[in-house]
Amino acid sequence: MTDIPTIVTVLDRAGYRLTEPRRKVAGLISRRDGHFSAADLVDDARERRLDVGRATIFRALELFTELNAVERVDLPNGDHAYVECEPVHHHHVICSQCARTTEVEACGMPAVARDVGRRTGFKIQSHRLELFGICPECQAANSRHG
Amino acid sequence: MTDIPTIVTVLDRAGYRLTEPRRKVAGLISRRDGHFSAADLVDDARERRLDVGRATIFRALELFTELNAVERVDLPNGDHAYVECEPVHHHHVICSQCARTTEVEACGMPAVARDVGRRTGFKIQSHRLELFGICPECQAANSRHG
DNA sequence: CGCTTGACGATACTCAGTCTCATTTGCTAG
DNA sequence: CTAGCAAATGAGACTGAGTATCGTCAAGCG
Repeated sequence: MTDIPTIVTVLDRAGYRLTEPRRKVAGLISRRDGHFSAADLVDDARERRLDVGRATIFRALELFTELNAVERVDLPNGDHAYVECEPVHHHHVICSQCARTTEVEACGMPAVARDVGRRTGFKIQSHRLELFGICPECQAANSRHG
Repeated sequence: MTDIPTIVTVLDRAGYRLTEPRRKVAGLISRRDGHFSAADLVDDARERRLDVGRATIFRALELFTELNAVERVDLPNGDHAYVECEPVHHHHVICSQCARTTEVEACGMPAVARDVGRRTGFKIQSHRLELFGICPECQAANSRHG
């Protein structure tokens, strides 16, 4: 839901070339709402006859991920997916019905991490937190004709 | 680190056949210390000439996961791995140096989930939390000759 | 405008995980 | 103890994600 300029700007600022294929991939991502896989983008590209190579899409995703314009998440079923996001530490709430995602800072986490560190003796370096549930829109839709 | 009987008992109680291949896979898992992948078990089996088919190992892992004798985790690099564990809700702390894992109940999580639910309007159903860090043993080893 | 180098696309490849199907084996009933 | 059946196995084909290679192309600089 961020617009293309965001990703493009990040690319530019990091000193990478603003190539046509990269703009196209950025465009495809910005049209997306929830999480998506590399395969989704490949399909999108083919559908819209964008003529972007498969490898290029993977490379773009890898680059965007590195630049924090996009983030990899792991779905409950184990599949990999990506979500567009702001380049600050945060977590995602993922709707298991429509795949829409929201970012939250989850400010309670540092306390949890600290607590776990104290109890286990581990020096906690990082964590991965993903929350799954039903978004407000789907809840409303469900109660209307559920 | 749990012993073979644990997994075998769980199998039995759930009404599944106690076959030789399943015992072997359970044995391989119990010999493992940290997280492991299906490929690791395949290698172990070949090394020890256990004669267990690849498909069987995948099937056994799937079954054990379903019975909560084992859990799937996602490593920071996106790889899939499994850890043996107790069948109650909990989370894993994973040593990024030696792969050893510890279980914690992470009792602060419900509060975080509730808070996130309130702020985003999502009805939170489940979450995935994995913590990565350095375990006490590795910390000690590092400071000795680091 | 022309050069240099990073990026591209086609394609071959690898590897995890799944599926199929003929064979085997755990279990149970007799 | 044995027979028989369904569940499970193993070999190997298959799929699909992701990676590597390499000749060609074009972004961006001077």
